Amino acid sequence: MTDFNLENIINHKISMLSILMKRQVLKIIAENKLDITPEQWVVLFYLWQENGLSVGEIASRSKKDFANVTRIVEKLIKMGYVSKKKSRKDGRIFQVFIKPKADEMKEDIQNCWKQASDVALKNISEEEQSTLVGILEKIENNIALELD
Amino acid sequence: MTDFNLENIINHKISMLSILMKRQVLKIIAENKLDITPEQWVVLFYLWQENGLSVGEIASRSKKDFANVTRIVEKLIKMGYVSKKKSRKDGRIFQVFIKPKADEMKEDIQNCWKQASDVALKNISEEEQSTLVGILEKIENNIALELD
DNA sequence: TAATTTTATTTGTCACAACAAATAAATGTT
DNA sequence: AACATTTATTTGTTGTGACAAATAAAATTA
Repeated sequence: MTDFNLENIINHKISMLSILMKRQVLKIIAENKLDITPEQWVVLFYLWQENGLSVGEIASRSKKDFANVTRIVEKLIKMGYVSKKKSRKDGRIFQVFIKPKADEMKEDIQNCWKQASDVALKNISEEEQSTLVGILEKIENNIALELD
Repeated sequence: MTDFNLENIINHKISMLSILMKRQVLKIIAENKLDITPEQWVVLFYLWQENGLSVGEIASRSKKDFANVTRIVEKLIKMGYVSKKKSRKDGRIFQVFIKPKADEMKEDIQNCWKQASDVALKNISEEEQSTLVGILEKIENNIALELD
């Protein structure tokens, strides 16, 4: 245990990189004068994939905390990007629906992500990228198994 | 722009993985009944590397926000893990010093990180690991350049 | 030296993550 | 049907991230 060095721990490396990346996307979103956060946009993304998802489904697909999704959706409602309706079939379920205001900015924000991605992947070959994605997915699976 | 898929965006992949990993370390720390958060421990780590670092130095080495380091250090002080002294040479600078209570748990928490790391890297060869680290560092540099 | 600018740190505010506890509406059991 | 259990969602609390504004002590400049 004498050789422990946090900076070599993959866990810490990825967490620092994630923070840097978030800072970068936030900066790009601000430069483009868009009124939304990356997390709010992630929720919108899953709704564009399938409109009317329940809060719980959004949580499990995005791997976010259930309670936090509730609050992100709340904000999206306040901003007029989505609406929420109680399901008729099951009164416990609330479904979330995209509103036109969200559609209007869809492409703008996709461009922010692409911009961010282009900067991050500068000088990294297609091959390296797919190697990277492959290893990241392996790690993701390893951890997902542990977390039930 | 019709082929946009957030799940392929490296940015988002890393951010989700980072969240999973944080959840996992938290779980391991809880299982070991340790009273500390990963971020607090990151601050301690930099102090073990060099005791008496200023708040600002901790912030830049850990790539954390200056203001947030102030608050993390505050908590570490309340918990008795570190102390803070105004520098004699420069009255603007506050130096942070490790206290014995922190040393006592050093090895325990290092083990938590190692445990987490072992799970994450299961079935990932040494070679893949160094490839991964190399690519992550490239990305880190790309972004660091953009963020000044 | 006084006034201005820079640098280090703190405080305030908002968004989000984690987790526990509270609701509320099914479902299952007796 | 009445009661307990499960499931979906919300509310509460704490910790952290980002950023802007405030403070305080150099360092610089007039």
